[in-house]
Amino acid sequence: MPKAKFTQSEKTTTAQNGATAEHVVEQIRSLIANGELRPGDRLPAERELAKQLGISRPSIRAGLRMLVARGVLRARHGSGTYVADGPPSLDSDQLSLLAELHGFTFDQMYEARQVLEVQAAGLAAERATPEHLAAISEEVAEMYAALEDPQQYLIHDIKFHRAIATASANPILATLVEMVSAVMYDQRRDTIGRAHDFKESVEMHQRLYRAIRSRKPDEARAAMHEHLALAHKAYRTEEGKLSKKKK
Amino acid sequence: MPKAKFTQSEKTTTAQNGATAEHVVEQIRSLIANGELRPGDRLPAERELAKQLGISRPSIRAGLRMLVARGVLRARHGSGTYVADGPPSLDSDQLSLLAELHGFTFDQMYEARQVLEVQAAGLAAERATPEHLAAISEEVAEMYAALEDPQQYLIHDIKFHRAIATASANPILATLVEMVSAVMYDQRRDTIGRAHDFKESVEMHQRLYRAIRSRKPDEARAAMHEHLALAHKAYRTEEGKLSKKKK
DNA sequence: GATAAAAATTGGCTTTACCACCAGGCGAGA
DNA sequence: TCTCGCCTGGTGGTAAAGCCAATTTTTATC
Repeated sequence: MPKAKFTQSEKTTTAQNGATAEHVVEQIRSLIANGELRPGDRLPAERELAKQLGISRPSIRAGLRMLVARGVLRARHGSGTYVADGPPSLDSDQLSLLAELHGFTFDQMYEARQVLEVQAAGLAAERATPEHLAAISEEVAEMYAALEDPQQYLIHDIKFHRAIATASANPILATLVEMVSAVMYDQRRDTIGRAHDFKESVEMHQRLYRAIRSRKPDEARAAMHEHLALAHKAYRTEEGKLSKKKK
Repeated sequence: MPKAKFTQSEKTTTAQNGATAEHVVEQIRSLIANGELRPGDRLPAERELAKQLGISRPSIRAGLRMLVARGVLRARHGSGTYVADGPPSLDSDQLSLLAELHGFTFDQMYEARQVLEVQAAGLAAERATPEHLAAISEEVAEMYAALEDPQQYLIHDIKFHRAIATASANPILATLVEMVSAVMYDQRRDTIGRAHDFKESVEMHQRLYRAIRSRKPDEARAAMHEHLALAHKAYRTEEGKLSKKKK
């Protein structure tokens, strides 16, 4: 039963400015903040919302599209519009565009990863649940299985790091790691080489996993730091070779 | 079952599915990536774009609105649509909605700030330019001036921390700090009390600034860590009083 | 009872039209 | 001649009506 509960704010505001679409955003936002809309819930249909709020459907669509772009909603053609439920910012394009705009460099990305993930690894070692550990372990196994497939290896590499961030039990950190790693993946996917010493890399991951499982935060931090430093260095030499070959 | 596909979405651009609006996003994105559109530039008019791309105007608008929501573009009524030029994510609502969605707690926020800002302070101490130092110093002065005005004090507190993040010379870190602090500010603005010992707080900021100016990364990190820990503790006691009073 | 076809629901796109805001030019008045 | 004010063209913002495509639900058929 659709609860006609959208407060129908009587657009007394006259809204002479450009706020009709923003109004929609605010409505949905407040519904979410009040807990009336929970992740996974389905919103009323657009035509329904338009009637309830007294706003035209295009404007409703404009507001919803903003929230979709921000990763708060998820529109499924033919089914309905839902509140995002999965991991925060599933698409994680958020930073990608800004990255292209401001020209983030790989050095900066690795530096940011050092800041975020070293601490995340430490927290994970303190607080990881058995489920978290299983998820991390599984990615290590997948990496072993993908030693000969750079594309697949990269995917599970990223997922491994995200699993650790999730295990830190701090969703904010997890979201930030997710964003940065998404940018990394986007930029890296197409240019991944073949000459990597995945063997050594996967063993470092293994060591990192063991440190977390053994609940040794210091070791986990050290292992993550070392791993990222090595990955960064590997990337730089690869990049050097590429640019040299270019000439 | 399809394995999780990261950001993928559509590089292939085939997709007769819901891709008309996405197509616009991709077009603009590539223009930005190719450097044909630089921050501050003005985009062609919507009607013009519609003709050029052979897409109806509402769809063009839908795509542009997505980019506006992501902070990449800025639309000015009556004038045109421009590429965002200012600091990354000027609005910084990005996380705010996710915060309300997933119920980020203050403890988590302070923890994330610890991770980000302690390291940012260290980097700032290594790389801050005279301009950066001036910006930081100015915010300290403003805080002294606003000792009696909690609202103003909070604003300059945030700006102080952002200035340090900017001085880290890593735009990614600066952006992340910006996001987290925006969430913090949104949640805090309305509930800021009066009983804070701003005097002690501002002196800690002063000390932190001096450490950065003197190029002492270790001291800067320590000062930032201590400052955030104290702020966190102060918040917790205040919160405790409030919830007790509530009963 | 199971399976396939059809109808209803819903988001996506187009067309057309009008409104509100901004900028620069043009003319009336000083 | 200079300045002020209005006005016109261009731009983003909103609205209405209609059709298409994907999904879900219902219904009919075997």
